[in-house]
Amino acid sequence: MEKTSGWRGTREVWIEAAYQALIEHGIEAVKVMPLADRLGLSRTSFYGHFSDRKDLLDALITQWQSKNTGNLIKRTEDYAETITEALLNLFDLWLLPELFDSRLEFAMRNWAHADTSLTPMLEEADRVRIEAFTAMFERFGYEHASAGVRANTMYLTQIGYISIVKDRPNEPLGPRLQRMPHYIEIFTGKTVSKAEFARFLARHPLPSAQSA
Amino acid sequence: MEKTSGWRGTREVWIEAAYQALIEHGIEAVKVMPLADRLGLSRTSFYGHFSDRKDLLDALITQWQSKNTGNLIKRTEDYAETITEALLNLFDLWLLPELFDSRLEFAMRNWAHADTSLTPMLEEADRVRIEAFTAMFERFGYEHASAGVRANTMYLTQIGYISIVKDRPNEPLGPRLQRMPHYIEIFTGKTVSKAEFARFLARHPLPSAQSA
DNA sequence: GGTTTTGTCGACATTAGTGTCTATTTCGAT
DNA sequence: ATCGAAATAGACACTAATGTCGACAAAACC
Repeated sequence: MEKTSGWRGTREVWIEAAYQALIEHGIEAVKVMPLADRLGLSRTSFYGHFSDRKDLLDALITQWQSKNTGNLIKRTEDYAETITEALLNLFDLWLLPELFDSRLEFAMRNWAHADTSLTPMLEEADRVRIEAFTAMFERFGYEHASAGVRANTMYLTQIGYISIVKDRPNEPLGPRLQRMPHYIEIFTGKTVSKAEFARFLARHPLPSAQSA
Repeated sequence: MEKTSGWRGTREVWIEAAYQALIEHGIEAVKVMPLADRLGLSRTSFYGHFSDRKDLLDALITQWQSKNTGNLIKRTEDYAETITEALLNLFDLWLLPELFDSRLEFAMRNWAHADTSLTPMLEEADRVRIEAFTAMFERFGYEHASAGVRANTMYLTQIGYISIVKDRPNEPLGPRLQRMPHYIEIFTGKTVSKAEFARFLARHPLPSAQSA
């Protein structure tokens, strides 16, 4: 049974509610009064945990920074035999929300549109990520210019994807997985080997796969 | 000399101001009171031209609908000798704001995040556009699956681009033009001929090109 | 069990926005 | 020049949000 009195609020539950509102409806939905309603708390008890609304928003920014870019860079450095395998490793990011949070990423870009003080942070993140992609292509023998364009294409495609698909987790996973080798062939100009793709599929089992 | 009294407001100046606010800072910046300040008009005179705020927002939606998708479809149907020439034709869209308004496009996608009643419109636009791209690739001999992935890559890359570059027209045109053949080679798997690219450059002169 | 810390809540003050009504001003057509 | 339609603006009523303060309640700490 839910408590309806006593101590129910912590900094964390407010942040979690704020995060949900942010990814579902954007930064304008992150307002103390509606969050209080949703949590069944008095709006004023918010100010026991945060100095003001900005304090809460800063917590959301921190969460984004410490998650998305860090994991992305790490993945570009993972061992791979071929460039196609390296891209398959990278594509794990787009499939595992615990590695890269697309909805948060999208929400941050939108937020930056309304609040230009965030723009430098976003620009820096883009620069660092594209640089890491470029370095990866170069490690596999692509010359600098070509590596740069391929890195950009791949990154922009993903940013475009999250901007279109947004919060529809209804997109079926199967077809999405099947398209991935085609994308990789476009980005690399090389063919994905059967074995590589099999390994990739093995670590992304379909919800109802092979049961029964 | 600017008029400071008398008739300065029309439906059009309000829409123009709303449009500017939308592309610069998103839909949350499209509010009657700030727009009135910016226009140097009394906020209440707004209601002589519009029934309410929603009336104004509807006008913005109409503007987006009648511009972006229409021109895009038209371009995919233009005559071209080769797929690479066809893509160069298409790339005119990304360079000429009178054909395709990237900033408005970006703002609409963000707006739809806050107001989910817009989502079906956006989804329909995406579907129609990608279908037109796919048909174009198919006309040049790509089989359906390949054409579909290429169409998606191209479209997502562009949506990603406008989501990153947003309102920085500072990005220099020269390097951007030079990158385009590389993108086209990634999307098509074919090489852009010297003559084709020369024709493309000829219709996109640099601001200070060849003067002196 | 008493004290202290922490969390909760209602009352209050303030700000920014929407929309209505009414009187007045301005412009253009006769 | 004047008449009427269109545009303007001030006064008013309302709503949704932020943030402060003080009283009170619940855990935690001894």
